[in-house]
Amino acid sequence: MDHSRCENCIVRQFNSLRAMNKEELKKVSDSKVMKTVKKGEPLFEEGERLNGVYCVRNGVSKMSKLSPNGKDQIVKLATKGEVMGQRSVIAEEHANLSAVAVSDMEVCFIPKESITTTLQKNPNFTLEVLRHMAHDLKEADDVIVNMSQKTVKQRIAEAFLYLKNNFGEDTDGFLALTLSREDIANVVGTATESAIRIISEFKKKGLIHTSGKRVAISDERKLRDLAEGF
Amino acid sequence: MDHSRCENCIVRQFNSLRAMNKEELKKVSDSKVMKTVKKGEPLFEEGERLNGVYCVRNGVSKMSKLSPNGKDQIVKLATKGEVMGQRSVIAEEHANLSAVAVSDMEVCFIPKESITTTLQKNPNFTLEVLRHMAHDLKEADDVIVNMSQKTVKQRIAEAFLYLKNNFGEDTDGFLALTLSREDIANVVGTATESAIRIISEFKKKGLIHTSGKRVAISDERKLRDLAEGF
DNA sequence: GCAATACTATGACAATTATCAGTTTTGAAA
DNA sequence: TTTCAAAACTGATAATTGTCATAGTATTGC
Repeated sequence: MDHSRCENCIVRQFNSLRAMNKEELKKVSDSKVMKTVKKGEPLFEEGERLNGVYCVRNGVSKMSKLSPNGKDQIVKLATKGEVMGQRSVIAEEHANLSAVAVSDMEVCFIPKESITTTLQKNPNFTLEVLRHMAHDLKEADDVIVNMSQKTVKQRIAEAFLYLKNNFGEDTDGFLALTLSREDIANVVGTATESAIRIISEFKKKGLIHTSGKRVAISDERKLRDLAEGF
Repeated sequence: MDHSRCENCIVRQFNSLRAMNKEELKKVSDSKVMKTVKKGEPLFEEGERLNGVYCVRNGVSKMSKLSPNGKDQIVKLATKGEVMGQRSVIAEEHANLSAVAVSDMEVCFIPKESITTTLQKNPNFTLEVLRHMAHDLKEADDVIVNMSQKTVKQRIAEAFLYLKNNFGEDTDGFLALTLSREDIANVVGTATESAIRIISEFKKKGLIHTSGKRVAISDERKLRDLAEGF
């Protein structure tokens, strides 16, 4: 089986491409371009005009926006199965966020034409994309509430739990996705030093342990309590 | 002309209902129920199962979520032309946010069936809803960045500018939408006392002036500079 | 292997923001 | 109009978070 064909791609099951019919999928598959992106390399930049979307086959990308104070706020981490750039293509706007790989990635670039024509012709596909976006919107609303109502300590605890739930742990029990301290700070919206300080505090309290920049959760229960505000 | 009919409702031009065809619109209009909601009254509560959406004809509603610390974070202000509850109906989930009127409102309740059947049949409508949701998602992402990277002072300055741009001013130059200090605090995600203190500071600096709980912008330029971080 | 460089870590201090405890003002109901 | 409860406001103080300076630790490229 040719795994480079969208028709056979497992990743498709996770995203809205599963609502495409055979011929639509064939067209997408014929027009797509597979790319590998190394950790640290950008996929696209805020303000750029996207002429397609990126379907993630492997690896993780941070999607962030530069705020006027010069700091990068990470709004979302996109992983296997997720489609990046969809929003901009649908709204016919320039990209609102930048996408940079935080681990080595394999992505498929899909030219926007195959997406937009399917959107106009296949209501099932459109509805599926809509459902996904409705879900993203709920998540974004929840992030707003967390950002504005929780302390930095709570947000960092939550971030570790999020990383465990979404990316799992390696064989040694460390979080499978390793982010730099700066990236962690940019996820929770705080200064890098503050993030480091709180991570050290978590270590002292036995909630986590670390090895280099890798982090492992030692006491998930306590971490969860802390995140909830107890 | 019967203005109680969706077909003739001006508000429809602002939202995705404009992509409905005549018969779909007729069905919606036949099944809808007009309601008036007094300031302070809820439209729906977080966690509730919605069996329809609310189309705003007049007035403004705050859409908020209770955070574990007991504070209400206002995520969005919905006004004339906006459709509330759409996200929950599309995702077939319970409401993620509560909606409470912040001024007297006139809304139309539209049972979800007329929405969902149109979503399945009319791709134009689905695409239109999708575009609106894409726009909402961008706005939500921007709010995340503001919330996590700007100071309370900046966020309050921005809130006043937002209120002026979106709801305008009355004949005396005061912001047409008057929010309580507590609501302002809940929009920017801070303690009520902090919000009041900063509002007082703005007054002393001549950026705004007030009369009771009403606020007027005196120096928009300076307020904008402040919001941008200068 | 070694220098250059980026990242992690910690201390000292300043700025911001929250909390608590009160007083004053406002506006709606009697 | 008076009365009363809610909302707005202020001060004092504590807690949180940011900034700057500096030192240690990995990592990379030569």
